[in-house]
Amino acid sequence: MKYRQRHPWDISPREAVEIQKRLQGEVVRSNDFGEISHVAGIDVGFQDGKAIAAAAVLNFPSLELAEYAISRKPVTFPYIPGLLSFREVPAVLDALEKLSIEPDLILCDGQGIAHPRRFGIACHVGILTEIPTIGVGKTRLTGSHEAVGEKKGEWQPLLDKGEIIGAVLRTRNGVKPIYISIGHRIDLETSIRYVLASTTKYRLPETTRWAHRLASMPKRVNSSTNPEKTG
DNA sequence: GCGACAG
DNA sequence: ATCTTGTCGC
Repeated sequence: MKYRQRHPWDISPREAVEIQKRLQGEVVRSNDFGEISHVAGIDVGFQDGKAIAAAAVLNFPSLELAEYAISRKPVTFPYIPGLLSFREVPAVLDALEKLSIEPDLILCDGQGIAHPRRFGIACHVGILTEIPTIGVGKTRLTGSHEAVGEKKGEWQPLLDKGEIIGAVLRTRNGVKPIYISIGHRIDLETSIRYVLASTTKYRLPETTRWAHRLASMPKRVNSSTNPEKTG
C-alpha cells in the first residue's frame, strides 16, 4: 500500500493542531467503497522508546487471519489528548506499507471524528491512505450519551455540540460498550454494521484483538513465535 | 480558573 | 500506553 505525504511529522503540538484543522475538511462521511473482502486492524504498543505498530489483515467475512505486518520506530511525539495520531501514525503507515494485501477497510484503535476537531487517528489514517476507516475506541475522548441498552448490538448516539459524532455500541451482553465513529469514506450506521460483523465472542472486534496481540508480542531473536498456529 | 482528557 | 495479583462472577 502506498500513501501520500501530506505534512511533516517533526512538528510542534501547535503545528499538529493546525494540520488537523486543515485536513479535517477532506474527511468523507458517506460510503465510498466496493466489495469488502479484507478488513484490517491496527494497533500500537510501546517498548524502550519505540512504537510497535501492527497491522492484521483478516478475510471478510470469515475473519481468518490472512496476513500481518509489524513496524518498530522511535517515538518522536509525546502523548497529548487530541494529538494521539501524531505519535502513532508514522509507525502505523510503516506497517501498512509492508502488507502485500491492500485492505478494503481498516478498523483503527482510537477515535475517528469523535474528536475535539473531528480528526482522530482513524480520520488521519484514512486521509493519508485513502482507504475507508472506522474509529474503534475503548474509552471516550469527547462527547456525551445516554445509557446504552445491555444487549449486544444496542447503541446510543455520541453527541457533541448538537452533532452526532459517533455511537456507543454494546458488542457483548452486559459488557462495557465501545466507541465507534466515522474515520473516512464510510457512514456511521455502516461502520456499526462492520464492527459487529467483525466481532465474535469478545468485547473488541477480531481485527483489533489480532493487532493488539501482535503489537505487544515480545521481539525474539530466535523466531519461535507463529501467530498462524498459535491461534 | 476548573475539570476532562483516545493510547 | 504501562506499572501489576488476586479475585468476583457467569
